[in-house]
Amino acid sequence: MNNKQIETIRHFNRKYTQQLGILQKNVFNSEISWAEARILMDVGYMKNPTPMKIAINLDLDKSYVSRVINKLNNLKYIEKKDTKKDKRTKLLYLTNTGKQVVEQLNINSDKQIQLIIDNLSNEEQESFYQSINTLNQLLEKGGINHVEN
Amino acid sequence: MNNKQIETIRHFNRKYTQQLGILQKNVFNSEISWAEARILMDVGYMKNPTPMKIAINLDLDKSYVSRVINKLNNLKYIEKKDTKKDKRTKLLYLTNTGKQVVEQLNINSDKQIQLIIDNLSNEEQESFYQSINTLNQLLEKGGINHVEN
DNA sequence: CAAAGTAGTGGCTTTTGTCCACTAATTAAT
DNA sequence: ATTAATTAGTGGACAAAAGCCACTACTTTG
Repeated sequence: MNNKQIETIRHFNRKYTQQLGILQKNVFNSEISWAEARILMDVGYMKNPTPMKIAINLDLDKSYVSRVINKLNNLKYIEKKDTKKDKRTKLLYLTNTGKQVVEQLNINSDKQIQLIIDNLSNEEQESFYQSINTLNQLLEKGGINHVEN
Repeated sequence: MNNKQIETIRHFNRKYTQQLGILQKNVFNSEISWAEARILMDVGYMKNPTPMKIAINLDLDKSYVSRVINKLNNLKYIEKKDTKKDKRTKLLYLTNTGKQVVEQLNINSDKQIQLIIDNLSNEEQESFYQSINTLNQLLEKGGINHVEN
């Protein structure tokens, strides 16, 4: 991999995060902010989510995560349950309301994605998807910061 | 483009921003924060950068950008020059120091990219690059929020 | 069992940004 | 051409997002 190629990747990173940043502002609702939405969605996606695992996964401070989780808990979006194995940790669950909110966030997110690809032809859309798919697989292998079970 | 495909893209967005978020924390130096670095780099990348264009490009409030630019100006990273055409706007330039800082930020950024692709084989790296390259081109066409000259 | 480490929490601070009002300059409308 | 409406940049005040540190309760290691 030469410098020119690295530079292309850097360019993509800049451009794509910028675009996502703009889109994400339209994703979350008035109840919760983007960071809070990210954490909520992570509770939905993770296998056995605990505050600590989420903090590591999203690279956020654990005290910040703790506060956000309390807020989400007050909103009745998630529940905290003590574990028997380790009395320090708490397992997190989405409530039914929480699941609905996550679902809505995903719908909003998908709409924003559509905004980008709607400008592309069918062939280009397919090409877009294939590239993303490839990157997903490569990230799965090469990516950093895997948080397991 | 079906739902399954959209979902794959959403998954990528989540995963990739997460990875980038982690990496970016290792990019900026002690003098300036990440948001400040973003603005500084934008001054370097844009054609005829003005505070307003940067605010639009990064989707930031203009008063915030104004303050950051003043800080970067105090650090002697950038210069503000009045334009003759429109006396309201100020054109921004990197100083030599500023160019060095941007260069260093890019180097740091590249190192972080290397961290990801180092885990991949040569073929996979090539594949990674090709996908990124395709996405760059498609974003150029389909993307939103183009800020021109 | 003592020592070292870990999960979660709260107080406090910094970073990041928003909102508003204002000035000076530019552009549009009459 | 003069007035009216917009626009770029700035500063004050404030709010939201996130980080740092110290602490408690619990667990793991030796």
